[in-house]
Amino acid sequence: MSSSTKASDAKKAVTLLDVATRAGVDRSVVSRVLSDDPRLSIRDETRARVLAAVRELDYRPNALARSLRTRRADTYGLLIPDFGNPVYASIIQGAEAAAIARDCVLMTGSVGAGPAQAAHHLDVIGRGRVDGLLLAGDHTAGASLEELDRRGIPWLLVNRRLPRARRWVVLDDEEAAGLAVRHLIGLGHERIAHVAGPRDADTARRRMRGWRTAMRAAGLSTPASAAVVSDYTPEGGAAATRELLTRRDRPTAILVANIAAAIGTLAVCGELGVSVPGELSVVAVHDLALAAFLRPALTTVRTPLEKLGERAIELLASTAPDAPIEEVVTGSLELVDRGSTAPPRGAAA
Amino acid sequence: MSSSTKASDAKKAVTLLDVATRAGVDRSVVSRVLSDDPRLSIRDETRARVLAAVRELDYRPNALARSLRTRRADTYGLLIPDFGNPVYASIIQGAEAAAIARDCVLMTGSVGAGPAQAAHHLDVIGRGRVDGLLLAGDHTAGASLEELDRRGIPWLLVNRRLPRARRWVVLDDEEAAGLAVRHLIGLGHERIAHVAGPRDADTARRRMRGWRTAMRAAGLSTPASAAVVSDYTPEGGAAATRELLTRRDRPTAILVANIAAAIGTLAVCGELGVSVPGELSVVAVHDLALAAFLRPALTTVRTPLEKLGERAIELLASTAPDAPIEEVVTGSLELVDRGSTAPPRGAAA
DNA sequence: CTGAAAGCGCTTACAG
DNA sequence: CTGAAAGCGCTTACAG
Repeated sequence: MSSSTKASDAKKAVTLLDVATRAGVDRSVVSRVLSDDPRLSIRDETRARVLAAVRELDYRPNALARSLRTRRADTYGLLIPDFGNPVYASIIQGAEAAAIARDCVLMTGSVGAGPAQAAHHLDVIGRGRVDGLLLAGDHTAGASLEELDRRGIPWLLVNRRLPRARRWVVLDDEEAAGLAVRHLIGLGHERIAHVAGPRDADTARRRMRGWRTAMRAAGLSTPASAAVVSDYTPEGGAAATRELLTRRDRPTAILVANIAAAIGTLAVCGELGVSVPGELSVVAVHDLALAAFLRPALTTVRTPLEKLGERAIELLASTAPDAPIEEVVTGSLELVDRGSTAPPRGAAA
Repeated sequence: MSSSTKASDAKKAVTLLDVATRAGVDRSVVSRVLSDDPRLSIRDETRARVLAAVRELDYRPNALARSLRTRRADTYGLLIPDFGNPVYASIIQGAEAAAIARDCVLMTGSVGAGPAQAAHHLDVIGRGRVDGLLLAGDHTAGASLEELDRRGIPWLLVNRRLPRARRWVVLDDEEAAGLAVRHLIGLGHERIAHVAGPRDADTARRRMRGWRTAMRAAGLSTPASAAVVSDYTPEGGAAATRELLTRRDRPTAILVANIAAAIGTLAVCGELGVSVPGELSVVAVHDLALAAFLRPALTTVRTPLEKLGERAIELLASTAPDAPIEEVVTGSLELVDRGSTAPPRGAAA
């Protein structure tokens, strides 16, 4: 296995010249055969010889040399807040698949460990290693965008928008929230509270709007006190839920803006002895396999996160660097009813 | 922002020649100044001129050109089963930090989407893009190792061993399991079952051994029926737990080999009305923030997963490609008692 | 139908 | 103290 015949035999990679020599042609011929150059006319016999040599030597073109010459790295970058966040895991998977489909490579970095780590990623990216960069989530300091523009590196915001940056792709967060609210209204709820996302998060604003719009469409009120800000963590969801449940006019249902926060909501309900869904219905945005194993199993709105990642790569790869991109990935929203929602107590059957 | 002055001005990157011209020296001088070449003697004044030009032009050396010349990609690869698995999320974070500390880049790919995706990653890696490859988890078909050896690419197994591959770094899985078992024994349990990992998983075997060894050390028996195989998912943990709980000689405690599986264990207990920890104590290997928000909050053994990722990069970077590496990352194991474990019912206080 | 040459942007041994 | 040259492994316009 790892025991080579000699410690000294650092394997030299097979090069174009090796293949050419073996096939008895020039390097340029091998290159053009492999890239299917349409302007190359070559005898079938010669081509066969070339391909045989390629196969026999198991030749792979050196990606670095090729990139240096073609000025394309065939690599895309993806910056995320944190690998531990399952929402971004799905986005990565979609982006990875799309990159592979284009014969490219995806380089994913996280900035969770702080600004030094973010700076490192930005620095690396300035060295010609990527053809474009996806910026997913709420970590993108404005400065980076200017720097990327200065260096001529195309970028695209994913799952967030910025007023001054007209290149983004997002989910239909408003509709996702609306779908959840209409489900609750359909069950007979009227006092539907909202555990919202962070104040500066674009997704949070859009889900909040979806909640408000759906409520108003049904003639229900959305007092400021019915929405409590939280971050997208169990801790945050727990604190926000605790606040909602200690109010006088307790809601009969809660829309939680994010599934991680909803885990905190369920925990607090258990702790306070509030039965779900008996006394309180709970529904969250984003679906995870985990949701089926919470107690009670959590009703969610499934969102096309993988599709978001895929689409982001496609847009980045196929659009001029200075063209505006403002796309909402639609469809595929689905309410997954797992039993944490039910008609409010005392509702007419 | 993304609106350039002209659509046509594809930004040309600043090159070594640009800097040299501006500073009035040769390219090679700039290169040696930037790399702190000790064999370069240069007038302070000239050096200052060079550095000024670098700064004014905001020059970054092209990583591809440098790598082509130096034959080092300054990049490490990491292959994981699945981005959705939080255990691997921690490993990635550790590896990313260690790579950055060495001024390198980490390229992480998953093979979850099937053999075609694995093949793509292997193919890419054969093209000179990485200086070494970490293979984390149970997806590494034997064939890849031979192929990597043939191409002279150093590799290292992470969180798994293979009999014929003497290059691996793992956690102290045996001790982690033992720690959990001794905690349960200390509480007074004697019938301690084990929801084990998959039969072919190396981590599963070692945790199983840790369970068995700790039991025997306390004079307790470990009949085959006390261990049920499961995969590392809530579904698997649920099925295995269901099986254990329907037996005649029901255990009073369960050690679950993996925290994801333990989520399934808790769900089944809730469903069957088995009170935790009243009737059954549950403890799992690996810790996640989530554990504090399960009902009941889950007692776990915290493992140094980030350290595992860090150490893997260090070993890969600093060890000869054909030297054996057999390292167990020790220390940092800690029992996190959150209340899903308690003395067995009827135990002497 | 195929070959020779230039050049992508670096680094490094060698000259002067 | 600094410059000129070679070369890493490719691709591509040009020659013949």
